[in-house]
Amino acid sequence: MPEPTPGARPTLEAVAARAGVSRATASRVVNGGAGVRRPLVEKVSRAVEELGYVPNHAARTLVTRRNGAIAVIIAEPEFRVFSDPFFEQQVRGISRELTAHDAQLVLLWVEGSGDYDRIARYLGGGHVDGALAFSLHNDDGLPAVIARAKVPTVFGGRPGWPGAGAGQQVPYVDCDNRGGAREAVRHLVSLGRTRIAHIAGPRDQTSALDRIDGYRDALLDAATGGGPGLIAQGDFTVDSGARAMAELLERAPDLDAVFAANDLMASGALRVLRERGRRVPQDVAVVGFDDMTPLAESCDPPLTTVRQDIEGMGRLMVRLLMRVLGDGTGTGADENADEPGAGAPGSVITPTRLVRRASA
Amino acid sequence: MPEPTPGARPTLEAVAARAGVSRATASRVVNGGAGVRRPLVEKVSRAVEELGYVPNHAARTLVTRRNGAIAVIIAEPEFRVFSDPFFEQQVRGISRELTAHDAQLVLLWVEGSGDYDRIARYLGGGHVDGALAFSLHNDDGLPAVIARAKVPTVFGGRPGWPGAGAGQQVPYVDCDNRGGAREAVRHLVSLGRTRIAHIAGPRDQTSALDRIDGYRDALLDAATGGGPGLIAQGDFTVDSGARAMAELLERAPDLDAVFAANDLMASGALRVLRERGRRVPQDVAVVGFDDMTPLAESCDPPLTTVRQDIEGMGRLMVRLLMRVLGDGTGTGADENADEPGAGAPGSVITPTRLVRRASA
DNA sequence: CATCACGGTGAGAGCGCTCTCACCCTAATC
DNA sequence: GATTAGGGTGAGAGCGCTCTCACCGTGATG
Repeated sequence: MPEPTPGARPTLEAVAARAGVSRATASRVVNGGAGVRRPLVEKVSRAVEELGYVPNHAARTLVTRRNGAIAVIIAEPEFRVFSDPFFEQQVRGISRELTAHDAQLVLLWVEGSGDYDRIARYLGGGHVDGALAFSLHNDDGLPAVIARAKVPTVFGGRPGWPGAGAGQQVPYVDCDNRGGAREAVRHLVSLGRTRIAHIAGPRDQTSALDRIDGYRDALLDAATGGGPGLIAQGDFTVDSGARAMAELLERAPDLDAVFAANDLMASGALRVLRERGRRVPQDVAVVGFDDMTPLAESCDPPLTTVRQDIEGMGRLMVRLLMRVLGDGTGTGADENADEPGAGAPGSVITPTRLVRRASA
Repeated sequence: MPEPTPGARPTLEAVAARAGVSRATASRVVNGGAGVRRPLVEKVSRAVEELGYVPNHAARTLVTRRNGAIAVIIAEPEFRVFSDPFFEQQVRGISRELTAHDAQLVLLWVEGSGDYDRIARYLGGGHVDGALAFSLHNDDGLPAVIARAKVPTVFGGRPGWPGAGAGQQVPYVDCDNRGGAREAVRHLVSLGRTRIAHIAGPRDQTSALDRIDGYRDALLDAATGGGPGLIAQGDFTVDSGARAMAELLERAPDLDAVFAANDLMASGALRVLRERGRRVPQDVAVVGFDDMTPLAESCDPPLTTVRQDIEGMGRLMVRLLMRVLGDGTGTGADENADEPGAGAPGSVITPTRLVRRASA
């Protein structure tokens, strides 16, 4: 058991002394050992081992200006967030990928606009190399705070606040909300449905808006009477889905299909349909979005839905950020990049996939 | 708009120069300004403002040996954890208290023993001042890894691994599991119940063991026939509670009360009792543990349970850690400390409270 | 008037590391 | 044998900050 020096942790100096080399050479070995002859590499390695040397992070950061930490900004507008399986999966993906890049995850939990100052100070303080944030609500002031801090940031979900796509290009990772919605509705069309309604998500979230667009795309393609479609407003919760479904049945008793902007609302819709004696999918076909697996599978009937790879999106957020930071960790293999040639790291749109179950 | 110097961030040197003072004085002002005369304080403050100066964290850490960050180690033996409302609440409490102490939360997500090395390296690398961990399973190797890193650590939940209480005193925060269980069972006794069964949690978790002890305590007190009690094994999941309940009904058809070691299992038990035609609480009274509010309230009938202040425990973990770290932030006010006199920061046991609803 | 005490200030050392640059040694070339 | 090339190594500067300590001026004291 090579007990380290009593008390203080050994410095690179100590390692160098023990190995009989200069601090510079010891440093080289510790950082990979490029350009150092074998015997010296081994001597230094042994000294490191024996002394139990661990590099001082602060000293290293001071000179390299890199601290190997990434902030994950979690705003909690509603009270869910953490227990939301969506976030859990995304954070898991982020955590895994960050680990692969040897970077740490600093969690910035924002509970309200009162925290903005603290966040801005922290981000501006150079504690982290970059940040990951989620574009939740467009009317939120947080994006502005983040932008002002001038820390390289990648967003989860397409940001929708004023001037986003226009002036400053904000890299983000999102799934193909519009395409996924289009596919969902096309599927309903292919089933011969002609009165297809939509339960939309909150209007201040781009994902909800994009899904509405996809719904409209498909309706136009199908030339199913056209018109603005039949849309009821929800807010991504089960109850709102139920309410919206009830409203739709009121407005259009003859509807034969519903595309809900997420699985939670779809499950609420299913409940109402069941209560009103409509058979799914015979009378009304239902498609959701997200494929929250345990939920979608346990619906009655199991929910046909649009799957997005949430954990993968988390990982992509990290990769994108690392690219922005000029990290050369070429993971090669997968090339999901949006812009193949461009040097400036653009955003990434991940594909979605329709998962057919019993509801449509 | 006082635009900061182009490119690089201003250093203390720059602030000092602009304010016409020495670096030392500028530093004093930045750190609270004790012992600096008013006019100078103002001059420096203005310079800070104008230059948009933000202290370089790495440089500061390098000399002070404090980095204002705490690791929160989350091991994920099962696949839940994050979406577990228990953890969410505890992490929320931790986050809030950490913010109050101006400390950052570094999330260390452990997915398996393969991560131990990484964790050890990180903890040993002095990136954080301290750590918070949760004692999940006693057979887990993680506690040993943490102990070896010699980073001040506070545990959530009484650690139960070999040599814990004995050799090294590990500070922890836990609720009064035994007392709470005792109170729950006493309540059942006071209701005139004589055949009281227990659905226990996993045997490798101290909380489960302590609750069993509390159950036995109360039975002994009541001298209700004595004996080892009627215990069925569960694992804190709803299904296990249901299975345990079925088993209990088999073994003791005449039981008239059940104390489940958590609310999840209690809800499973309620389901089985309902299925078997036993009325709650008339035929069988049921008490749970945790008071997971939405769940306990929405049970049928609403669950009588033992409440613990989970978020508060998270905050206490941070306070305890700060005390270990010698942080002088005397929040005064509340004095939940276990050991009033002792200088060595002991552990904290938070009180529990029986919440009466309809099930008992 | 000389001395002391003391709060306020600045000079300078160093925290532990990386990185540039000069140096040295060996081997190839003229 | 003298020269050049080039890889390996060490000396030393410096990242931005804190903190000790010496110093200076002021007001109280002998």
